[in-house]
Amino acid sequence: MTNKTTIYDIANRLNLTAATVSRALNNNPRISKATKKLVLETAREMNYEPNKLALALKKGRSNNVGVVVPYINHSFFSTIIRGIEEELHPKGYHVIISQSHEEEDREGQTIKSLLNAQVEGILISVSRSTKNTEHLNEVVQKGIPLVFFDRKKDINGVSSVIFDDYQGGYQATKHLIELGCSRIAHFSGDRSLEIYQDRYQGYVSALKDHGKEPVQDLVLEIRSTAEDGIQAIKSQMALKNPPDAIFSSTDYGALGAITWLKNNGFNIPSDIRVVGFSNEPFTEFMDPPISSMDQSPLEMGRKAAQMFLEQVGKKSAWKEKRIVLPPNLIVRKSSS
Amino acid sequence: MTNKTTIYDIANRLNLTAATVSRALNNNPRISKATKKLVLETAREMNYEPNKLALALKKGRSNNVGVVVPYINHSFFSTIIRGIEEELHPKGYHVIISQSHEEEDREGQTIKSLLNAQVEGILISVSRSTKNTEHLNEVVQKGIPLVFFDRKKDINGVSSVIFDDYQGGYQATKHLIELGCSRIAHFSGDRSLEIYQDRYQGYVSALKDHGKEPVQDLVLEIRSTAEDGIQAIKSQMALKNPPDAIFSSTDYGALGAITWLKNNGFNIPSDIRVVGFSNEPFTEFMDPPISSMDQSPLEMGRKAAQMFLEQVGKKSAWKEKRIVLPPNLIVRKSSS
DNA sequence: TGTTTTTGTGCAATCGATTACACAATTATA
DNA sequence: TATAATTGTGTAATCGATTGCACAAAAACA
Repeated sequence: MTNKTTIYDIANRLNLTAATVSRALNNNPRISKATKKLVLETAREMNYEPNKLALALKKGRSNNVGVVVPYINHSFFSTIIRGIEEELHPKGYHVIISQSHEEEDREGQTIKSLLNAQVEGILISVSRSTKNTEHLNEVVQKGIPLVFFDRKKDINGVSSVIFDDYQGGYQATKHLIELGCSRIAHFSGDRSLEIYQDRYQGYVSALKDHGKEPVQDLVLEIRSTAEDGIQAIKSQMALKNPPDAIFSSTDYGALGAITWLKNNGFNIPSDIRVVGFSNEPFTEFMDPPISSMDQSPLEMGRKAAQMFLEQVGKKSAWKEKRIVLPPNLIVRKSSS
Repeated sequence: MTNKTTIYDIANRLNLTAATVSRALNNNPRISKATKKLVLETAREMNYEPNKLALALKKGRSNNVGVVVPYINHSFFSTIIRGIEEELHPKGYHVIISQSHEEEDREGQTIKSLLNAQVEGILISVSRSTKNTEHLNEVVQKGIPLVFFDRKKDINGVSSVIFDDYQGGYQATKHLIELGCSRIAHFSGDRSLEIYQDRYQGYVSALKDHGKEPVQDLVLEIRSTAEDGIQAIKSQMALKNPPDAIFSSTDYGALGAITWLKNNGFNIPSDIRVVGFSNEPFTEFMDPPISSMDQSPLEMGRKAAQMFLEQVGKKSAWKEKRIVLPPNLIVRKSSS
C-alpha cells in the first residue's frame, strides 16, 4: 500500500547497487551519463522520493528548526512566525512550532523535546515566568544555534533580535508631550520583564528630558487586557488631578481606556490623548483609530531566521549579535 | 562540544552492548534490575538523550505532522493551529507549519516536502486557487492520514471538519429578518469557494423561508478587505431603494461598511444593522461592536487533530468522517 | 544429580540513505 | 608495448537506535 520506493528497489530493478543509484541521483561525476539517465528515469517511473529521515540521520541534519512562543494565536507572535517561515522555507527548512503558555516548565519540556527531535536550531521568545535559564544553556552547550526574539535572556554568545522598547517608550511619550500634554499617565506591564521595564524607562526619560518630573500616581502596572485598562483609567480619572494623556504599554490597555472614556462622555483626542503599543491589527479599525508603536513583527521574524542561518553550520566561528529594531510610531486619531 | 551521548557510549562505559542498554532504557523485562539501575544512572550521568531521528527511521514514525494553511498570521488560522498543537503536543507529536499563500503550486510543493520529511499526517485548509487535487490524492495513496479543516475538497476517504456555513448564513439572515429588516444586502466572497457559496445559499434560503424574494441588486461579491466593504456599501446606499441591513460573509467587509456608514452620518444599528462573519478578535472592540458568526476555530483545530489521531496507525480500518461545527451567532450592538 | 526453564546478555540484521576505498576495464601516455 | 591515469561500479561501514535469535549461567524441577 504505502508505495515506498527506496534506492534499493531501483538498484534491484536495474541490476545495480544502491551506491550507484545514490550517486546517480546525486549527480556524482563518476557515474556514466547512460547510467544516470537510466536511474533518473526509473526513479521517476517508480515514483521514488528520498526518505529525508534516513538522510537526516546520516548527515546529522534534520532540516527542522524549532520555534517556541507563548501562544501562537497572538497576532504579534503569529506574524513573527510567518516571517520566520518565509525566510526559512526557501532554504529547505521546516518550522516546528510549540507553545510555552507562559510557563517555564512547559518551555523546558518543549525545548528538550525539540532537541531530541534533532532540530538544527531553536528560535524562542521566552515565557514571562521563566527565571531559570538552564534549559536554554543546554541548547547552547549542545552547540545548537539559539536565537531570542522580542523577549530575551542574557546568555553569553546567544544572539537576539529585539525591539527598541526604550526608544519606543521615549518616542510615544515625546509625541504626547509635543502635542502639549502635561500630565501623561503610563499603563505599564509587569516590569520584571525587560520589555515593560524599558518602555517605562523610556517614558521616564522623555519626561525628564522635557523638564517634567515623573509622578508616581500616574504610573500603574496592569495586565494586557481591556478589563485592566478600564480599571486603570477609572482610577486615574478619579484623581484630583487627572491625566490629559495615556501612554499604555499594550494596545489592550489603551483599548480599555478608550472604551471607558467614551462611555463616560470624554472625547478622544480632544479631552485625552491615547497611545498604545504593538500596533495590533485592531488598532487601526477602532473609533477613534488608536496611535500605536509598530514593532514590525514580520521583520523581526525575518531577522531572527537570518541570524539562525548565519550560525548554522559554523560550529563556533560566529559571535553574538544583537539586532535592535527601531521604533515606528503610527500616529492615528487617538493622539492628533 | 556537541556532547552527543549514544547508547554505544553508555555500553562502552559499562562493558555492555548497545542492545542491553537499549533494552534497559526501554524497561525490557528480560534485563536484571541491577543492570537497569546501572544503565539508568549512567545515562543520566552522561546526559544521554535519545536521538529521535534514529528511532524515527527504525520505526518509520517521525512523530511529526504537517499543517498547511494559506497564511499563519490570520487570526482564524493561527487559532486553529493552536488547537491542533494543544491536542497533539501531549501525544508527543510535533507540528510543522507551512503556508500556501493561497497558491496551488506552493501548496503542492509544500506537501511533497512534508511527505519527504516523513510526516505522519497532513492537516490542511486548501488554498483558494487550488483546482487540481493530485497532490492531495498522492497523500492518500501513500497511506498518510489527510484531514481537511475549514476548506475542503471532495476526495474519497478523506475526513474533514468544517463549519456549517449554510446554517451560518441562514442564522445570520434570519436574525436580521426577526429584527424587522426587510431589505437585507449580502456581501459575498468568491463563490467558487464552497464556504462562500454555502453562506450565500443560507442567506437565500432564510429569505425565502420568511416569504422574501432574494434581490440580485442586493448581492455583491467582494474580497475580504475593509476597502472592498467600503466600495460595496457605497454602491448599495446609492441604490434607489437602499438596504436596511447588511449580512457580510467576512468581518472585514462588515468593518468597511460600518466605517463608511458612520462617516456618512448613518447610525448603526438604528439606520442599518450589520452582521459579519468569523468573529475576528477586533469585532468585539469596535464601536459599535459587530455581531458576527463565531466559527470556534480552537475547536476546529482540536477536532481536526483528533481525527488525525483516530486514523494514524490504523492503516485502513478507518472510514471517512465529516464533522460539521454548528453556527454560533454572537449578537452585538451592530444588530440589536 | 540430571534435565528443563528461566534469566540476562550478546550477535547481527534492519531502517534508507551516503561515502571512503577497492578494483577491473578502458583509455592515455611514454 | 608497457605503464600510468581515468572511468564506472561494487563492497562495506556508518548514522543511532530496535529486536529476533542464540546461548551460557542460574534456578527450578524431577
